[in-house]
Amino acid sequence: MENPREKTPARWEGMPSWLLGQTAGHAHRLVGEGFSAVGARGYHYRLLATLEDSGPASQATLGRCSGIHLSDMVATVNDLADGGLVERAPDPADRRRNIVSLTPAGRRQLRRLDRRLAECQDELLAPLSPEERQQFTDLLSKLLVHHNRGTDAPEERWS
Amino acid sequence: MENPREKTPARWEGMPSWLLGQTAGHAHRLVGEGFSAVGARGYHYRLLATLEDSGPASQATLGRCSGIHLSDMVATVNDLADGGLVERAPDPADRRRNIVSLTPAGRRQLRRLDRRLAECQDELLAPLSPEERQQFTDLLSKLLVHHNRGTDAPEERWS
DNA sequence: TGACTAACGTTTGCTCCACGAACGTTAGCA
DNA sequence: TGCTAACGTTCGTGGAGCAAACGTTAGTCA
Repeated sequence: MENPREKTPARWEGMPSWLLGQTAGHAHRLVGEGFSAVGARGYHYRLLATLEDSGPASQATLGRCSGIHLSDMVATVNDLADGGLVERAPDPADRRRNIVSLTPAGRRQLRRLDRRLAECQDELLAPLSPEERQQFTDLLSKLLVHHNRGTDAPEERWS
Repeated sequence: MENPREKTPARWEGMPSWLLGQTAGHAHRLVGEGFSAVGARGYHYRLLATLEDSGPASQATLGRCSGIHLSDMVATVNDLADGGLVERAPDPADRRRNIVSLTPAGRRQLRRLDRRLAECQDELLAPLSPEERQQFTDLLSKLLVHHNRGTDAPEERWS
């Protein structure tokens, strides 16, 4: 993700935002490699996991639960349906909707991906002690909660 | 960067790789907004900063110093040259090279971007105490050093 | 009943960042 | 004199995230 550097350490390399981006890049690469070794990608995992957690649902609902944009949801469901990991059936009660559900093969794939993902977390945090790992996730959570104020699900006033 | 979530907290939301990616997304957004408010982007800042730190240089050298791919360097120099922030002059000693150098306007723009960037760091780390900020960057650095082994600049055996 | 509104699924396209392949030009070396 | 390698440039790829538009379908209200 990065080219060979000549000697001078660039001035931005100490910035938290840069460290964060670089480290996230490594994490993304690790997870991506782990997933693609089983023929999947991030969206696939998120959709499969959401399906197992929430049960069959329409694409729009799945998008809201998984944070996958509707535009991307279409392709994701297509991919998984092509592989027989997921089924797309018209909702008899509402012909606008497609009900997407997990197949046994999809559930097995999800098991594999869960395992891979756990391995990747370990590889990602390899240089940290258990205490440091806890600190790290705590700090990240704190930041994330802060920056998700008002952006995540601002509407609790529905009617 | 994220859609409204329905109630169920997804199973991947506690994973360090996810927290990292989300937080990095926020950081990226913050910095991107800060930069674009002054009509710049990440590559622009990196090139300007590299020019101030290393002095005028060929595009290839700048690419190596800043981690910007040569392909993207072309467009970046074009952008900045169009705005008069940078000058591209043929190297009289080597007609393959373009010597890129910073103009006074470019230096002023760099000042602005430096200021913006510092503000963004502060906004990013807002919920953390000074000690926590130090912990955070230390942990990130540790992870980054670890994952950059062998990828960053493996060649010290140049002749 | 009819009309309006809103949700759904889909397609298309855009942004940013990061790479790879190819090609013409130019230096440097044997 | 050639060969090799570096340089700059163009074109194209990819993932992740998002926005706009459009046809279809449901629900609601006059």
